[in-house]
Amino acid sequence: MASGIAITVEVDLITALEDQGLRRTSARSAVATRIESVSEAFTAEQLCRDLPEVGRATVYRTIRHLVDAGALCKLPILDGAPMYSIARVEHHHHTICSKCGAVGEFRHSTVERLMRSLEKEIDGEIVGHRMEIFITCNQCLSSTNGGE
Amino acid sequence: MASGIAITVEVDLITALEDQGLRRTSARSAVATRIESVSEAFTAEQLCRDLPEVGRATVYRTIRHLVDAGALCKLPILDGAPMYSIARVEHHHHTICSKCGAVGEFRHSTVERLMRSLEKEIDGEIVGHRMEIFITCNQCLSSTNGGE
DNA sequence: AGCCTAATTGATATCAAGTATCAATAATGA
DNA sequence: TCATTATTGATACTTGATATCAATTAGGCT
Repeated sequence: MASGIAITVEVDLITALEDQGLRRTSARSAVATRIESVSEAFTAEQLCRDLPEVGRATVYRTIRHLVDAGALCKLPILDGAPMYSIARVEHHHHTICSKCGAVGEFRHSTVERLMRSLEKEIDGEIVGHRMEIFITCNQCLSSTNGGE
Repeated sequence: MASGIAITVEVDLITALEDQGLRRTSARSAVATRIESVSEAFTAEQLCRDLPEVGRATVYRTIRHLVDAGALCKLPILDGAPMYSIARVEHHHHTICSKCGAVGEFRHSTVERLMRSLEKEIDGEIVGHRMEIFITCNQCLSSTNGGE
């Protein structure tokens, strides 16, 4: 387990910030550590609540830096504040549980192939794409069976 | 042209509202007519600006009703207010020009097939999906050539 | 036509998310 | 250590959107 070559993509947020030429400060470390410790996707406001010792402005700024650095992905939610999740996989898409809001990541080569085939019928040049799949996650499925 | 069977999907927003059991009022008619006359996607604030004679609350409420009725689709924008566009095609996806913001619609069977194949590797039950393709539209492409 | 009732409106207040300001503070390099 | 520059965070503000509620309007009924 701890031996051999680990190609784990260690998501090191504070390093991602330093790579952007930003200083390592206690506020940024606190934000980075907190994000790394929550496994779920989160909103900016949640993070502010979790880190009352860090100013709101700094939390928002740090999130923005991390998104700019590509270390976090911002995903717009239909109703409400955008959520953020650590970008573990280079290019990926999201699953969002419409009951509990849990966010997952997946990757599928068909999506990329699809883009190429769409290039013909789209009136312009494709520069990117985004895809979200709305699900009822297994947890919510199992807690809703029986009744209703 | 005006003869024969026309299966044109006439997007009639005021009718969509009435189908929801809502009354036909002058405010709602104004909103519906305006939306039908703008061919582009729009934001709620734009609509408010275009219809100063209709109260903000009513504009927002009417938009919400139309989304509930399935006559409008709301698409979340990464930075800024969500945009709305008339749902002309039953199920479709959007192209968004990242320069000018123009929104288009498209449909592709591969997307639907893809959903079915993803069902296996996703941890839950798929209840919906959303896909946006970011493009540089032909207009923006042609106005940017030559320089920079 | 006129009346009744429930739906609708819209001015206003309020809320929530996010950004701008800027003096005080902290990090880095010489 | 000092000087310089980045960073912080309290505060005010902006923007998008919703809640309130008295005044108005639509639609059914007679």
